[in-house]
Formats: sequence, C-alpha cells, structure tokens
Amino acid sequence: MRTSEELLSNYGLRKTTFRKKLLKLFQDSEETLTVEDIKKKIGTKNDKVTIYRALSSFEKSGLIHQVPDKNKLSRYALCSTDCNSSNHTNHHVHFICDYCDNTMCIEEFKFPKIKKIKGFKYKKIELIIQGNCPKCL
Amino acid sequence: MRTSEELLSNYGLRKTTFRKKLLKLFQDSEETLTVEDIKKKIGTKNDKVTIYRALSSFEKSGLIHQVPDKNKLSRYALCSTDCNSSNHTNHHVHFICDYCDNTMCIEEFKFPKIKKIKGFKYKKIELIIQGNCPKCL
DNA sequence: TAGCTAACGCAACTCAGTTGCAAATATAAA
DNA sequence: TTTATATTTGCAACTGAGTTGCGTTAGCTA
Repeated sequence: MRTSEELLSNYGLRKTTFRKKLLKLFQDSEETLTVEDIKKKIGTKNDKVTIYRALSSFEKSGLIHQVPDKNKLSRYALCSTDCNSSNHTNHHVHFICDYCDNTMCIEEFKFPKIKKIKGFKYKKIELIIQGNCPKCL
Repeated sequence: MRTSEELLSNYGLRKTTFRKKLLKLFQDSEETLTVEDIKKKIGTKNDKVTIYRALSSFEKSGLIHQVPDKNKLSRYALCSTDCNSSNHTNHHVHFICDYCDNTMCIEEFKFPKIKKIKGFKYKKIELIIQGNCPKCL
C-alpha cells in the first residue's frame, strides 16, 4: 500500500498535517466513516468545515467515495481501485447492517450482470444490501 | 386500479380530505415525489408536518416506499406489488437521471440474481442506476 | 350523536451540511 | 533561503430538510 503522503502527491493534493492524518485514518479503517467518526478518531480538533472540505476534495479527485447510509448520513470509504477525478469505479456493492448501522464495502462480491434497457444510458450502478453483518447475527 | 378511498380502507388508514388527495397524487404520477413536489402539486396548502406524517404513515403501512435521491432528499413512490406493514417488496430497481434529477422506479427491469456471502443475512436489496433517462439523452 | 382516537396545524426546535471571509500554511518561483 | 501565490483552515453565521410537543379539529365506532 502507498503511504498517505505519496497518495496525496499522486492525486495532486496538498500534504497538510490534517489531510495526511485524515487519509491515514481511511487507510487504517475497515469500515466506512462519517464526519462524526472522523471527529472522534482523529486526535486534532479541527473544525467540521475543514473535514467537510477535505472530504469533498478527496472525493472529487477520486481518492474516496461516498457510501449510502441507512439514515441519510454521509459515509466515506477509500476507493479500492485506481480511481481518478474523471473516472470513478462504476460498480460498488455496499452492505448496511440493520443492527450496528455499519456500512461496509464488500470487495469480494462479484457484481451481477445488469441488463440494458433501451433509451437509458448507464453511468454508475450501485448495489445496496441491507441486513445483518456477521458480528450482529 | 383501486380508488384511493378503497386503498386507504384496505390499509387501515383514515380517509381524510388530505390523505385522499395525496394518495391520488401518487396514483396519477409517473415519477417519484419529494415533499416539495407534493406541496406544489396538491391544491390545498397543508402544513409540511402533515405531509411528512402522512408519508411516514403510508410508508409504514406498505402503501408507498422511499426512493434514493441524488441529493439525499426523500422521494416516494407507490409500491407496485401488494406490500403491507410486515412485508415490503424486497427488490427495487431505481433509475436516477443525472440531468433532470428525476428518480424512476423501473418495473420492467428483471432483478439480477445476487450471490449470498457466508455470514451475512440479506433482508433488502436495492439496485440504483445513475445515468440519463430517455427524455434527457 | 356522543365519545374516542387519529390527524391536523402552528411554533419552535434539531442537526447535517454550506457560505463568506480573514488568517495561516503549503508550494512554486526567484 | 526568501518571497510571492494559491490553497487550506477556522470562526461565525446561515440554510433547509425533517422532527417534536401540544392544543384543536375531524373521522370513525358504538
């Protein structure tokens, strides 16, 4: 895995103290993160505005992606493949646990073949499964 | 199709002036509706609280379902099959148009077979396609 | 038609996310 | 290394969807 500093450089982002920490947090985290999660886990007490702006900058450049959440909260996770600003990974499978509210990006999941419908143009396909995760079963 | 009054009775809901209008609006509408849409389209000027409460009551009873929206707004649509409070339709396919922001429930779409992953329990599976609808292409 | 219960409307609130602006800091150029 | 430029940060104040409490109104049942 690349270091957070290398990654920031590669994606044309500035290596500020906060952004290095933020990216590292994503690299070390198994689960998707909300702004609240980030506030708690990151040692520094940066303003929420800073967090929001960093997240949207990371997202625009293709480093992270938004993940749907049961309660319409924004969650984020590292992009697994090599995404960039003009080409985000198209297919994501996300699992939302009813019980612990966690949202997971499931990598091992093989994405099903989706039938084309005449007259529609597809850009992004998302598959969301709601249920219970192994921990909560 | 059943009249809105019949439907309300069947689902154990009171037939108030407002709820009859609201349900009729859904029956007459091809597209999913936001609270803002409802406010505009419905003649009466009911309070937004009334709209929110009616929607959540309709949803709980299985008359309508929530639909994902690009901007995290709540959208609603009639349930196509015979849903009820204990058994909502499991599989929905929704198409979100990038350009006109409309979200459509695509009925003709055949839902793909989803592989089970060991340790996870599935309750609800949602497939969201983002792109452009025939009107906007 | 009387009485009970659900639905309505108002006001005030909550809370995630946004905007504007001045100060701080990273990067590029000299 | 210093200076100039552009991006990032932090504060304060705002926005807007959705919620809560409570008194009033209107369906429904007996």
